[in-house]
Amino acid sequence: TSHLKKAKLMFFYTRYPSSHVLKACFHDVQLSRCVTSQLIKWFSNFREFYYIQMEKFARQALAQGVADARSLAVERESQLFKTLNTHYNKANDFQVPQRFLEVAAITLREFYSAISKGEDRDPSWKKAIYK
DNA sequence: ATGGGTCCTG
DNA sequence: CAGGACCCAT
Repeated sequence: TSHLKKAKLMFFYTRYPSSHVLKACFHDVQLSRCVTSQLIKWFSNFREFYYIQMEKFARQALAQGVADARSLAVERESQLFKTLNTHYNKANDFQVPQRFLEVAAITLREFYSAISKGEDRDPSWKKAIYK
């Protein structure tokens, strides 16, 4: 549906929209509890994909011997961005805000440093990065 | 008791 | 993405 597409584009701005924010953004729809929880679920799924990619590319950068996290950036031409873009903006008919690239770079660096420090041995090491 | 989250599956 | 099990906070 178009709501899914709208939600995905919204993800470029907020990773953890509260139910209130969702209510506001979808005020046109009669959000039943079921639909609301569905939207919540969508964002949970969006985050999963997002963080999985982040971890994947962070490990990849580490394996490729990237000196330090500061050199990690997320450009529109980068593979990471392309992967995320095709997932949330398949039609590619939306101008992804620059802010998203900055946020993505930040989380990518957080994964990178956490992994390089061996913090990924802690079962709940991702919790510090999430949110 | 409910609702938001994660993790794992299909 | 949807379902379900399970955790945590309200």
